[in-house]
Amino acid sequence: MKRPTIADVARRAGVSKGAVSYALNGQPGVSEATRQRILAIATEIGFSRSSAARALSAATAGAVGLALCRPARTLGVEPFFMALISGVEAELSARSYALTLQVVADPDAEIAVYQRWWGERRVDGVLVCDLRTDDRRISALEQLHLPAVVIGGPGGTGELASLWSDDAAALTEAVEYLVALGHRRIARVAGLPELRHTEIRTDAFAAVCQRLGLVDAVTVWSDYTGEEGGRATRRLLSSAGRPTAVVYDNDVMAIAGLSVAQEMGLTVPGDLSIVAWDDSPLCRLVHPPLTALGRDIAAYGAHAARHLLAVVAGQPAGRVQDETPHLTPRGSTAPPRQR
Amino acid sequence: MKRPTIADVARRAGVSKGAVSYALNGQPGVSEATRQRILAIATEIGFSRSSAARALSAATAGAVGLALCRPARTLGVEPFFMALISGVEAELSARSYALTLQVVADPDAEIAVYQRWWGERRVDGVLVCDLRTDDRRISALEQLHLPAVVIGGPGGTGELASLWSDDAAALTEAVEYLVALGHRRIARVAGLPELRHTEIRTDAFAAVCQRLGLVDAVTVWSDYTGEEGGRATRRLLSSAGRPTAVVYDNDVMAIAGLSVAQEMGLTVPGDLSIVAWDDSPLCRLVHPPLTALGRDIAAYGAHAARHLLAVVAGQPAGRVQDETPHLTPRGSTAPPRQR
DNA sequence: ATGCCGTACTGAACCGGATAAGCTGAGCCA
DNA sequence: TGGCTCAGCTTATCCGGTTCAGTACGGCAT
Repeated sequence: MKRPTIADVARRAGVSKGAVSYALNGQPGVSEATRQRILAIATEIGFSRSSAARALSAATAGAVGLALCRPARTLGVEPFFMALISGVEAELSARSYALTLQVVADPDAEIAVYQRWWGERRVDGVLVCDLRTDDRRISALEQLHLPAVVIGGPGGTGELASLWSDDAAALTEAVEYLVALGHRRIARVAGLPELRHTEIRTDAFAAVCQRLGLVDAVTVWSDYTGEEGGRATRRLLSSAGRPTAVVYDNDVMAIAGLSVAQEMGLTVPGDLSIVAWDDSPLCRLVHPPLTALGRDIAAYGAHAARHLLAVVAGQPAGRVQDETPHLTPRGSTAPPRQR
Repeated sequence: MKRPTIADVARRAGVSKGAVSYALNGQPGVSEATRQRILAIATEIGFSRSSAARALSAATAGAVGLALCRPARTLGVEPFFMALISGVEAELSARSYALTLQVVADPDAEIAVYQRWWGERRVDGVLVCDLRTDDRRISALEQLHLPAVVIGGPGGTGELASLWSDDAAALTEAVEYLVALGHRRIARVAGLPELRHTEIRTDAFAAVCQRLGLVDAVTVWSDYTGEEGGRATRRLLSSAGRPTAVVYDNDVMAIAGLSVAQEMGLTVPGDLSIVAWDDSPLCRLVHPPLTALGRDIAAYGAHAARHLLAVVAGQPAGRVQDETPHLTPRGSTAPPRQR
């Protein structure tokens, strides 16, 4: 079963390959009548253009790359990436771009993947996730001149285009909400410290706690896994002067924290209020459902894809701000019980 | 910043393009000394072959496709797909194949994607997930002669290659385990009924319940979402003669079920035992941790990818069996409390 | 010296499109 | 009627590899 080529269409239509190409691309050079005839024949014999041939002569791959650099165990559990991917995908497939995915072990492997993709002309641009502090990938991408959109920031994105959301404002909102409920001893279970957004949230947390005079505020470090999130919670709740509220850097750790609290005989939200970051369906799965800082992650991905396609098309590499995560109060937060 | 081509390498090495091609591909036609010289120069100037040019002349895309056809909200939450993808990916990147991903709305859209991929020669083969009963995709792929490996079965995969695991045996093991604990009223919250593996599990459940004389066994239908899983559980636990144990078709529904049970004042495992399918980190996140039917999903994906590459290479389309999911008992199962 | 063979390479065709440059005939105006 | 323009095509070249059909040359047997 031979796949039809542009020459087959041309032969059936009684025109040259060039005419067919003009017709297919909506370019001037053929009459409207001929164009319609060619398009009809193309549809009839089930013709579609070889992506390879197109890529070769048009010097465009028709694909964008996404390299994910988290250990497999974190990757799978967090709904974040899958939601992001489906958003990216929706935008790309609407413009018939393909998404090429690669899971890598560390930033150096990721840089190697970028170099290979660039060398092979396999992608027209890439989306960069999980921005780090002093991220080597940024300068590597700048050197390659590979169009890229960094999902993260603000700051630390070099000359590259980026899409960021105001995590600092969101975290501030969450803390102010807890304080308004009457909490004074608030802890935060943070994600990996080398990630830029963790740093931003940490700074924001320190700032708002100082502003509101929360001297007992404490941040403990974790790695986004449920296991570590649970351990961190156990540590916090066992300490003297334990917090009455905890803010988690993702949903998975928040759920683990909830279950540790319940295991220790504490009631949520009576003894402990919990706020999760990344409002996924997981937060509504547990009892009580978790108050969360959320946003439309699929829309975030779609936005990033649109921005990347614009950069690929040669538009200036802007720093675009996306929606700020907002707080959705649910059953896991309440005024602290008097002790 | 111009990317070097094979002609640049040839010029520097003082040989023809053809010689460079032979050298790079490890084919006879150049002396060992020349080959080494060419390879050194290629490395030195950072040359890598354009995937497009290669695809065009070698008629191979160097990529495989994966179309995911679940509503975005299910996709994100279940760790299954991300784990599968990272397994697939590990295998593919080791052989420098790329993975092209597409999220689609329904089976017809998926067929359209396959047709487009085939027409554009964008992929060398595809992995097919979520096999359905009377799956239109199977015959569509057979007609296209697009190499494919169906992840699912046994049965219903037509002439296509497939990779399956013995869900029937796994489910039987779970039911026998619950019966050994003393349970007689066992319910099952099933996933989407149109999926082939749901059907297989349903048949196996009916068979084992009949064999063991469990007349009160009941299956209720759900859709893999936590919301529906919770609703189904609420229905089950409100009924007269409520079950003492429930087996869920995925981890997300099991967690939702756990939280419904706790909300209704039942203790797990005292009043209700819970078994989840798909043993993901989520199962260890909650309290009590869930007894689950699990397997190494990343390995499953890697296996599927290997099989697909073999089929792409022209090997016969075999039906390969993967590891059978096994039961990991945890805190959510115990003998039923006497009433 | 001649013929033959195999090795190591070269040159050119080809994959399937995009596109610049060239050609043709109809329509218009002077 | 001749010259000009321009729409509507065709032709040829290019993209960067792979591959097949030569070709040059050294070594060996006759």
